[in-house]
Amino acid sequence: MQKSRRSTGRVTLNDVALLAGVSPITVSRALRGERSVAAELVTRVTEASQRLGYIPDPAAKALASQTSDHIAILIPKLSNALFVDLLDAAQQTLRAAGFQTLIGVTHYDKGQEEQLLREQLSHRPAGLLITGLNDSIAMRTLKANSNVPCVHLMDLPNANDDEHAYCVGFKQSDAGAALTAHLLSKGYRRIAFAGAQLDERVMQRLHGWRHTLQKAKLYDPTLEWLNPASSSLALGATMFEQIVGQSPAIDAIFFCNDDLAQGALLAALRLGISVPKRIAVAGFNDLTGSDQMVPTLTTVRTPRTQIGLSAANMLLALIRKDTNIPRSIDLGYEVIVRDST
Amino acid sequence: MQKSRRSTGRVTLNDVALLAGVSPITVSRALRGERSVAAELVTRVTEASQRLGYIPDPAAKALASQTSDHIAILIPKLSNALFVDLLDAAQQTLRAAGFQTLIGVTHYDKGQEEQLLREQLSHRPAGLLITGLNDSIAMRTLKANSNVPCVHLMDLPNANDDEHAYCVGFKQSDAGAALTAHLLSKGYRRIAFAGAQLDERVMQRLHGWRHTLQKAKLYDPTLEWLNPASSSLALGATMFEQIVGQSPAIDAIFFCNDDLAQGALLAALRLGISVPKRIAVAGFNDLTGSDQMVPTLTTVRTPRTQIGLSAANMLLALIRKDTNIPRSIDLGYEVIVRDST
DNA sequence: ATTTATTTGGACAGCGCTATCTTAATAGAA
DNA sequence: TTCTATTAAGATAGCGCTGTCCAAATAAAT
Repeated sequence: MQKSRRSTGRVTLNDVALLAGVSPITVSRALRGERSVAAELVTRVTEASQRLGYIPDPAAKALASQTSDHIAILIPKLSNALFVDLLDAAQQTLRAAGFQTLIGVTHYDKGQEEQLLREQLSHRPAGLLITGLNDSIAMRTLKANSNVPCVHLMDLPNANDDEHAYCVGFKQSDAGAALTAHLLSKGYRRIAFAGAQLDERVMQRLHGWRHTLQKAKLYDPTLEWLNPASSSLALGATMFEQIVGQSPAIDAIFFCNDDLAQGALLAALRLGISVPKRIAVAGFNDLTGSDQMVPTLTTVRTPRTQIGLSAANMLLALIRKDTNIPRSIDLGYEVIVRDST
Repeated sequence: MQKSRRSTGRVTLNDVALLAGVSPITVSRALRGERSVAAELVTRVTEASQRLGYIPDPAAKALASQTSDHIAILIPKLSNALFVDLLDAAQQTLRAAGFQTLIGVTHYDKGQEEQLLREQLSHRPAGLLITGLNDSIAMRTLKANSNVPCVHLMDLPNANDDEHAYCVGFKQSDAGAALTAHLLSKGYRRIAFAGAQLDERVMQRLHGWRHTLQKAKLYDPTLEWLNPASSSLALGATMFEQIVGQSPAIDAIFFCNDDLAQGALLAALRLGISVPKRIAVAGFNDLTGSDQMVPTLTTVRTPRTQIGLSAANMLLALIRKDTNIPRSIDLGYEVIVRDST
């Protein structure tokens, strides 16, 4: 059998068309359901394609249609379980819909994020998932010019954010305020805020904490402990020791993330400082292990799996050009009161 | 200016060729360095391409060359920090070399793994990274037929594995044996093995533990505690309570993963069981937090970041068709003795 | 019965790049 | 000098699909 010069051995649309006795374009349409094709032909095509084990070539499809089946997801770090959960949920949903997920890790660096976006856009992704909402002008321009649907994760728009962005998340500042309110309700009066990483979301939580304390006339700038280093158990331990050592009057600490808080609880154990009797500790995100700590950790449960899932579905809707979908979805949060407060 | 009917507004090779005053194929060659091109032309082409902001189209390249710049990486779970570290290291290395990483999560399911591999291969990846070495016949056939370079992560080949596979990892059974030997050297005599997930690697560690105890004539089947559920802090706590409750004579427990061991240490705190006085606890992988536990956790440090990095580099070498690279790289392990034993 | 809309299949021409073949120019060998 | 090798550029023809236009057939409306 004569093969063309550069034959790749791959089963092509053409092979299916030959077997089904129709033209290649009909096969394409039948398989994609893109235009009405007679039911009988659809059957014939489907059977032929199955018999031959036909697998469409994504590269050819991408080249011809100017869009791929890739979806790029930009997240800040893989070392934070929060983002991994997001990624996992989104990835599963997208794969079920026939899309491939390309991950980009920005390392909280706006320059890298822009560079990644540029690279990803050259791949003509079918859609974008981006963690956070704090786009630079360059990012907005890139996105706008590309015309690729995009959903933002974790945050909801504030005054200075892009009003037209699609996003799925919750109000970080409200959650921060709610946890602070819980601490106040428990009678704590000198409540420190211990933050690391200091990304947009941490700053929002800080804002919620600050606002709540100000309303209660309990705000004091010396209660703010901010460290730009990455969040980790070890850093939580260090910060706890610092805070307890330098500000003995503090009776509660709101850590911006559970890993810090878990580290703090372990440090307290080592130092023989009783939690919550001597000092209360609260975290954020309800990461794995927080319910196992000694004492169990009060925290805010954030719906990250739900966010990944909803955002993926929202993106799929945008790709299908479904209108009538909300621009932003608030999935809320839940204060989980445990033994550490 | 007249544009072709389906113009996409994208800057193409052709545009660069026009500006540089050469043929498109020369631009292609100059930019890829694929064949010798006069130095002067290379300069002219490079300048033209930069002035126009030319970005090659991956889809067109993939279609024409039958290979993409995608590398597929298959890992069992994203909820295990071990695999995330692997992914992170590999992803960074590959991106620096101009490749995109496509992740596939197998959920420890051979069927899904095969399905994922099939999907990924249809994308003509430039290479494959696969966690584990325990390929089914179908997997081997798929890989062999595809002719896509492949490197396996974490394990080194055993007798019944594919001898020709490229792999980067360490001897799981040796590491299991080494940790067991440490426990023996500390004077523990009734050393339990607590395993979850029960994947290939856990079974190898189990094997190392068993072999070492048998040699010391201390093996007893009732010391084996195996649970197919996913590894987690909560499961570690449960298993610890079970083991301590049902086999009071046991004086040490080797948990197959640090998250189990961490959960066990926390359970011990809650129950008021002194570690290591009443019972010693050891883990595996040296995950984050193990050095922060109370007491700090004895474990085996595994070079997962190194594995991800080395495997990526090995794969890059295979893609470049570098010969003279070793088929398998043993990156070893290190027993980290801390206060829990 | 005639016109007009609607459906359905196919022909055609690319999408932007690279493999392959060919030709022109240069260098090396006889 | 003449005849090979070698190198460097270009011409050509796809890779496997889909967008777009056309034509034929059918249904609906006059």
